[in-house]
Amino acid sequence: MPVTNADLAAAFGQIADLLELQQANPFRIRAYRKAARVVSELRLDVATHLAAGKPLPKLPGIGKDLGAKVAEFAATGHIALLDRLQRELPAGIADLLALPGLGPKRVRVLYDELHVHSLPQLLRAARDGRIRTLHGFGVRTEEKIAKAIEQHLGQVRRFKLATAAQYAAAVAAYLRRAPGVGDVIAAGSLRRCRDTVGDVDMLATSTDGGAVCGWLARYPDVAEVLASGPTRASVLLRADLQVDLRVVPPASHGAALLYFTGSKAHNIRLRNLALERGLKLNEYGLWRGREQLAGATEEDVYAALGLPWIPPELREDRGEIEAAAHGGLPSLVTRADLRGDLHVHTKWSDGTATIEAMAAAARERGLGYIAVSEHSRRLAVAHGLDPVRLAKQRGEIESVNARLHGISVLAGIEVDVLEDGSLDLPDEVLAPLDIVVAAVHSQFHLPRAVQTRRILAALDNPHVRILAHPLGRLIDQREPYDVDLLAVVRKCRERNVALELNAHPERLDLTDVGCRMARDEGVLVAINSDAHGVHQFDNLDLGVGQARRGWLEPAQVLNARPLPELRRWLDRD
DNA sequence: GCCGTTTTCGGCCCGACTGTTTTCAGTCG
Repeated sequence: MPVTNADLAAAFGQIADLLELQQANPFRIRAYRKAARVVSELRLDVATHLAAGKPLPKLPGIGKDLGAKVAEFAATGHIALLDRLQRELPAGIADLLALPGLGPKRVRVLYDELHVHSLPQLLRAARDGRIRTLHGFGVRTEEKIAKAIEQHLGQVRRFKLATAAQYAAAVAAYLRRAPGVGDVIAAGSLRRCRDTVGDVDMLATSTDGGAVCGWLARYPDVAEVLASGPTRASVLLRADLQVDLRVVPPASHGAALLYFTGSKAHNIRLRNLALERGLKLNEYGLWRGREQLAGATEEDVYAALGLPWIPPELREDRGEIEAAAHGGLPSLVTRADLRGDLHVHTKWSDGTATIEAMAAAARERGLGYIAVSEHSRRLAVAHGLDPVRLAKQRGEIESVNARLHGISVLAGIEVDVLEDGSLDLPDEVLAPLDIVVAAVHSQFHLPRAVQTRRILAALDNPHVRILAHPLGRLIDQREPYDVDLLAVVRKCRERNVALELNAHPERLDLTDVGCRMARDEGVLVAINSDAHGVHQFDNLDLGVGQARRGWLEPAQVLNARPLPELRRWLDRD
């Protein structure tokens, strides 16, 4: 049974949950949570690394004790502490923590007093009216618990970034009409461009916060008002998306934006920096005693802490604070840097527009080239192209290039990687194309070693220049397939192949961590829309956000290169 | 359990809202 970083992170998370239920030292609990985060974002595969006899590198938040637990888990698949905690508390009790309003203290009371340790038991206790009898609980709490279990069984839902962004834009437009409101901006994970968003965090400036909070409560799409006070309010939209609003005076706008954008880990680091200087940072500003040193803008607050402004996409405590302190922040890629798009579909396979229409739409959006890369014959459901249709399409591409100015259409293909790692079209068909994009569209459940070998074999084909959506995930629908991404990235470097960041809202694949890995390993990333229609070039914005989360600069993005430079890269060997 | 240009002990981010308590604990972000 292979042990992955995700398994290790989950184990640390479970330890944190169970320690919390035992009311252990909160800082010890935090240490496990931080370790879980660090491990889950780690690029090297810990178990493989240790199995090869190499020492664990120095990792933030992982000292002697946790380092030993990492080794223990990698070697045995178990952590003695976790085993012991699981013996001491019933399985499943940690699930109760996921319910809104239930934390470790209350879960502990429910267990000690009512012997409740599962969601079904808790629901029965609520319906029987037993919860209201407990000290610290009441009828309201009992009702909320029953409702939460019935609605979702405690499951936390996350929304795709593009979906949440639409709701957020509508809420923001509504809030801008509130009486006495100044700025309105979406903060939180939406502003950090995370691929999924748990809830929408909205920040507004006003001198009358209560009025703005009340205005939100009357938003027509609100299903339930969860909380509302003079400075903050939370509502649940009918789509089941929670919106948290915070209102501050203009002099605190920057500090509040910083606080409400997060991430939590980034904020904690900043507050520690403030403490080291004898200052206090909160959502109202940076303070020395009662004197506000900064707060109106984010730049002011960072500057007062001795740092340049840090782009929101980087604020994950993944080294950005250290980089900022040493003048080493990346100059992140922007949408304006993109010169072309190397993965576009047309009516020839499953797209909705002609080659000419797609080219014209790309030109309108400031692009100088697109690569038409249809599916290959194997993907019959998408009208994949066989060699004959591919040759015919080539003729149409040439005529479009002759007619249209200011945009160049490259002849490409999104060729399927077959089960054995060979490609769906023969080399002599691929050779004359401008660009070959290889993609896995089948056999998602192969064992890790087999899947990895398959993809590495495809990358050995001399015509392949881009590996499309390298993880094969569909957000909310399909998990990424199990593959040794680091091995894939290193093969790409060896073969001078670029990795795609597919910017389709359901994919966003590579992930941010994958982009960072590509950057660290010196592999180019192509930010491609995978557009199937003329409006889908807008996907590129999503891709750029994710690329920025992965610290990518223009030099690391293949399609940030002007066409002549791109052609030189394509004409290697 | 981690960590150190106020180091190896004594710290560890900070404030708002809810429900229940009659002055505040628990939870959340």
